[in-house]
Amino acid sequence: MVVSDGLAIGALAQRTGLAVSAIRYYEAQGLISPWRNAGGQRRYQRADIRRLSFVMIAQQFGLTLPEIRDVLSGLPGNRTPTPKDWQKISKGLRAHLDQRIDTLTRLRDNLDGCIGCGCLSLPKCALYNPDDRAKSNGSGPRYLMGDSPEA
Amino acid sequence: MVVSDGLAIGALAQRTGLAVSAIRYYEAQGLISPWRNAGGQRRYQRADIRRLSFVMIAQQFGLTLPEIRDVLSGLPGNRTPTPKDWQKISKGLRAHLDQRIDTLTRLRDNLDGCIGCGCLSLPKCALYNPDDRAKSNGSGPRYLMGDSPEA
DNA sequence: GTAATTTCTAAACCTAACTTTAGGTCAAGG
DNA sequence: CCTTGACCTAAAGTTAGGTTTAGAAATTAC
Repeated sequence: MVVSDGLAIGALAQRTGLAVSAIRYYEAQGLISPWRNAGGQRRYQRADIRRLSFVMIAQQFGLTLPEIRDVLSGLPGNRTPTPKDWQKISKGLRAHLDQRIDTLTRLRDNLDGCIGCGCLSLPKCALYNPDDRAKSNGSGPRYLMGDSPEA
Repeated sequence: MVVSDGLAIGALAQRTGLAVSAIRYYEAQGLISPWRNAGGQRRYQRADIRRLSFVMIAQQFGLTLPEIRDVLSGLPGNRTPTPKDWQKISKGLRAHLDQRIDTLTRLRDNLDGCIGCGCLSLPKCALYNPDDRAKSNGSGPRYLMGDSPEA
């Protein structure tokens, strides 16, 4: 009976290093779904430790919580995820990460030249329209390196 | 006389693609210092186009506005920055960027193995304690991959 | 059985980086 | 001159990702 009543939120917090408040917040964002015991307290599976670890890793990769929720939806709902399940959804992360690294590397390789070179031709500039900028929710496009759009 | 009265904020906004409100915000944060004309309106130098471009680039690299302000303080105050001046302060950016790329690359190279491998030994895990996490302002350390701190 | 923890909810608060709003002033064109 | 559009300030609002607070109920420890 004591064997598996599930973890209390405090125990899960200790195991993951997350704050209790953060775990409750993640639940509100649909990232994790504990059940409740007779007294109404949250109880978690041991697999949820790994689930939260995944959340933390994905955050480091720059994914937002809604994006992470979508990725996690690729896990089976009816059983405890296997290592294979985890590897499968990790592929998506890997692609995301590859893209970020590519973008940063491209920026780096052109940094010295582009900042000081006097190049004012936007379409030629390696810093023009990087991926990250495209999805920024600001208003309108952003141009870099100081020339007008049509130059 | 018409030659150089300086740019109005709207013109600078058009040249950089930034919102007028963002440019005023950057001024409040000490990133740019226009002068005022007789009527109290902001006027900018042409070199400020490049200055704001630099701000946008540095932001993409993950620097905060206070950090960017500090980097920009390396520019000469008494004259228009030369390409050499820009290249000099770009070196700092380059170091920052190198570090980010290294971290991401390290994470990527261990992702597949670490997510699914069943490794629960924290000190061995490549995802343990990445640089970014260390400076996060949350409360206390964060552990990854689901084991207790002392394991 | 009682005291100390832990957990519960809801709502308010926090930082970064901006935008929006409100009410008023400046500048340019006809 | 007068209108229109650009500009001004100050303050409040916004989003993401949480934390803090307050008061109450459950659980655990002795």
